[in-house]
Amino acid sequence: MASRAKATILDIAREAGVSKSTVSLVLQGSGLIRPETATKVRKAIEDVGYVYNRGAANLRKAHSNVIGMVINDLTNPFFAELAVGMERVFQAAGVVPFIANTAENPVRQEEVLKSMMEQGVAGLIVSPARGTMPGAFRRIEAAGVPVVFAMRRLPESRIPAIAPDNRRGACLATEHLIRKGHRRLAFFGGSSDLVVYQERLGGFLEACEAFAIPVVDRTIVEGETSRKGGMACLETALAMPEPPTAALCFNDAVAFGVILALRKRGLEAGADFAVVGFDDVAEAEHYSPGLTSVAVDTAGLGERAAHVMLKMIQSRTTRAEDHIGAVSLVVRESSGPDRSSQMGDAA
Amino acid sequence: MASRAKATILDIAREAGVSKSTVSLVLQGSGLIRPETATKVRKAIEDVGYVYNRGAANLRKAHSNVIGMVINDLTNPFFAELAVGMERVFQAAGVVPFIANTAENPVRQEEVLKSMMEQGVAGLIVSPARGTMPGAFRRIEAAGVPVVFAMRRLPESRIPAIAPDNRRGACLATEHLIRKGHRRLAFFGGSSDLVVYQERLGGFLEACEAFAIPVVDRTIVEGETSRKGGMACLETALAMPEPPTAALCFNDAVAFGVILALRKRGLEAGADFAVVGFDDVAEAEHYSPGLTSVAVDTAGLGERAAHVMLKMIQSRTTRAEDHIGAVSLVVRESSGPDRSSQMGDAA
DNA sequence: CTGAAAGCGCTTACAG
DNA sequence: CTGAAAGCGCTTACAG
Repeated sequence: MASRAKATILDIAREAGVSKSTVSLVLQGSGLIRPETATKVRKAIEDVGYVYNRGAANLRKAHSNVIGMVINDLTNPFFAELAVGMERVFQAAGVVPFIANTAENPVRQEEVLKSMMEQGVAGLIVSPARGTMPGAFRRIEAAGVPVVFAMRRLPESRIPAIAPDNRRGACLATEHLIRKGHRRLAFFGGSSDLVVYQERLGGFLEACEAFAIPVVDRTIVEGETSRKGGMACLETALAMPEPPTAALCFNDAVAFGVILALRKRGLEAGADFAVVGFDDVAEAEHYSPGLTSVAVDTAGLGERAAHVMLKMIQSRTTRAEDHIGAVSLVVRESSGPDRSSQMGDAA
Repeated sequence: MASRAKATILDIAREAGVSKSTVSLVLQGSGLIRPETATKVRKAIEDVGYVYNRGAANLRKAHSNVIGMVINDLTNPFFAELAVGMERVFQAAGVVPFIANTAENPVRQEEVLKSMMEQGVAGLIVSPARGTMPGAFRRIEAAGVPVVFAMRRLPESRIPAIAPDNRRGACLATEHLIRKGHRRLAFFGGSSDLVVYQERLGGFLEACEAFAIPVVDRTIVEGETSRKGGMACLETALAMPEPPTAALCFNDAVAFGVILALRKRGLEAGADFAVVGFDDVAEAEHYSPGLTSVAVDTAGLGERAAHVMLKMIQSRTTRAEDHIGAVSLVVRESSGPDRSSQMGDAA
């Protein structure tokens, strides 16, 4: 059936008794070819086991149909969801997204980016690794390849970013905690070198300000954005003389860690200490107790990012507007009322 | 700095005052070039903002450095771990893995595979989607591109597969349950169109046989391989006249579902019903209660698959041996002793 | 050590 | 509607 050596359009042409131009036209679905000829050519394509060589075509056409997705942590289900959203719209547009993982490593990211560029991607959607240098994308921009940031952005970059309304989400969550009676509040996890951190912490502080929570009653503990980081944050906070009674966590992973650390101490999230997460990953709903979290419509953001990218490619620009996605608070069992404050009121 | 139009080796040659052959040699790190010349060329490469065009190079060289990873469900953290393992060895070998997700859809898989082939991948590592037709990889094999299956395999395929020892894992887990005193056992989740299912179920039955568990006391409930599927399985089993007291689940996702469904009924995994999962994803350790599960060394399997692929490419073959990875049972709290049987003994 | 020339597989005007 | 010819950016013998 298929020959050992790779078949080319010339083999097809020979097989079908036409010129290679005709084969190329058929391949591109041109209407210029007589139907009978096209059928004959298509049969020949089958017979020789032809595989289209997109590299050769791109070389000639000078544009490609692959878009790179560069993600900082593929093991975080959050990013997998984002990827799924993007793939949905790319598929419809006939473009193929290739995903690569940087594992939160700027050096690896550099390599991955280089590879994608060499491969001739039409555009790049990236969630930059922590510690990415401000100039990391200059060459790519200079080459005229559109880039959009998803979920994360770089401090002073003009690259368009698609992200949830972090500040508002954090603000909503903090208000919720305050209305539940909590007066000593913590913000757990993350570090200030991430723009997202600054936004989320900003929302937390804004709500504290609005409800006149004194500065001494605001505890901020930086830490890894993982379960482990969350566990450490709780330990640190509980060792304080006047520990907080509730915490907004940088993300759900941190929140899960806090819940675990509470359990290890024989405490229960919701009853003994209120916990709120961020991102509302699928697991939040099924956790025990159910995790109150800020929903960010992850797949929707992925779709949006893909659309922006498609438009940039089409209009041959590297500029686009930022997009801030709506957020909402999903209240579950992990964020119960303050008990200690009732005692405090009584005293 | 960088020019608008894409720079080519000709631009570099002009800038550096050498021929384009010399530039090409420098690009390939050839030792034939005088150091001073190489330095001069490298400077020119910087100055013109050159991006290597791998497509053009591959066209000439007729081989590429990209390997495709085609995964059936990127949102399952299990596959992300597998991908991470593969990336580790590919990175060291200087090859770039591009990941694509088929979302368990054979049609989508067809498209993704076609795209990868057109892109000129050197090889393909795939975890085939459910319902993949036996002939789905014939064309790819015929084209001489090496394929290895990871985690899953196809019924009658000669494509090498890298997978854990499913049968042994299931057997170990079932023995564990029996030694804990359970005599009415269930196998939850999965469906018989997956080879993996047959292997895991086979191990379950083998252990039942070895310990002379009567056939009437073996409950097999097929179902989706997700939390939801697990919840449904438990409901089905508990509605039986003589319900099982323990279950081996097709994978951890199903097991998490079973634990949730138990909790909804006011029962606790471990104390009221024993649950064992399969895969030992990271979450298993942190779940409440901790999930007993069969550890399969996911990242290790990923590395192994990558190594096999590299060797196949190097030796220009599409054949290789299967690799069956060792497994072990990690016992946690979810698999407690049978209580009902003590009552039964007393009666 | 370096240069001139051919060719990888495709597309694209240009004739006919 | 179809064919002959040039060229995309690179690598690879082959001379020198």
